[in-house]
Amino acid sequence: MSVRPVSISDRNLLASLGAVVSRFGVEGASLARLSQASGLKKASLYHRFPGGKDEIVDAIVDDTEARFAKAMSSAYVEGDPAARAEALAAGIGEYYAQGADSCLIIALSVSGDEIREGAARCVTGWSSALENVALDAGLTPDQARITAIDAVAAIEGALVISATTGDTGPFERALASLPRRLTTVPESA
Amino acid sequence: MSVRPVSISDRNLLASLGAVVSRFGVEGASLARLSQASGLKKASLYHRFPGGKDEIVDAIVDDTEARFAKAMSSAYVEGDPAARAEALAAGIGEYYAQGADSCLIIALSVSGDEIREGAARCVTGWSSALENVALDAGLTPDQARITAIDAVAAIEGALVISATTGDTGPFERALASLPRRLTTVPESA
DNA sequence: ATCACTATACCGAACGATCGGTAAAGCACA
DNA sequence: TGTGCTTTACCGATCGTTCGGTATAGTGAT
Repeated sequence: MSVRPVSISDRNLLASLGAVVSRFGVEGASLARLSQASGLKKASLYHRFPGGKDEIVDAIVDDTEARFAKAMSSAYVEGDPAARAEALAAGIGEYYAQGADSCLIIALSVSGDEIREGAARCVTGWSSALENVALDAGLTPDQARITAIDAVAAIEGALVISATTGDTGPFERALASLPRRLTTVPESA
Repeated sequence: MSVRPVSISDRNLLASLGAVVSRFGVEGASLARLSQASGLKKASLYHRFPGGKDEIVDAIVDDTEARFAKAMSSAYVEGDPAARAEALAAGIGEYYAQGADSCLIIALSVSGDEIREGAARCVTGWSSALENVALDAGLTPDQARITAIDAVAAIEGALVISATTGDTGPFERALASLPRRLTTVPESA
């Protein structure tokens, strides 16, 4: 009967598993590491995810997409584009713990082709949210598309920097400049 | 007599090995994959690198640092900062094959802490080169430092995007905007 | 020029450890 | 006594690594 909603322990489970994959990559996230991080033995993980590691990774990607979509929901509401852009920046900052957390997209990008598709879905979904705000702010479709994907790139790059050197400055500045990026028309051709 | 003659085959060897690590990450770069990519059998790789996989990764990082430093050498010559910034952008574009190649720094960032230090060295070296040009262009030390690391972040993020979706647009735009970034004083506080 | 010896580069086969994955027994609670 | 979840124990495959051996190219003494 219990096709029931995702329990709180499932949510914590996915969070701890996702943290391992984000930090060490798909190939670096061994079942031993996943087991240790989650507190569940290896066979218990197979009870939760009968499809094995592939299903674990898929679940992490799906969960990440869902949580991120929720964090970006303010992109699709009615209202002032500038205020919505601020809300997006705040949501992104919270999602990545102000730059302290590793990014799953980056981890997935250092993997085989099939896994990269999940990363691509996350990127396009994210970019579409930003693009929608940029469109409402008066940018042309081309400008909005380019502005959105470049904003995503800037934040992803900042997360690479914080992951390598620990410097969260680029992340903070990328978020701070996000509202202006999304709401002002680029000057040059 | 010939203590360490770096032969041309050594250079090709490091290039092919580095490509595997950049694309699949340190943990994803198994000896089997490294062997297949280089054409050398596993035991032969141990002849070239007696220290095993760790030595291979170290050699790749060192080689990457050296080649990148060479590509960024125009940062430290005398001359017009704007022209030097253009040269830097051209060097970066060539280094990453206009965004088609994977970035070793990103691959190293999805690894254990010890390996991340190599990535951090690459980032700081790269940022220092850009910072030097920005200083010569008249930016204050703080402005130059921030501008340089943010420019590196923008390019790294663009490489994440191209690795995931295959879209090299962000990379091209990041390079195109690099000279203006490095040579114009930021407007806001 | 020949021979014994050394150094270099490569490879096949195997090592112990760990990988992802499976089966069956143990436990908690109905 | 079931039933859902966890655990111990185990499996074949692959991991990084090592060993033994082959082929070639010097090198020094004769």
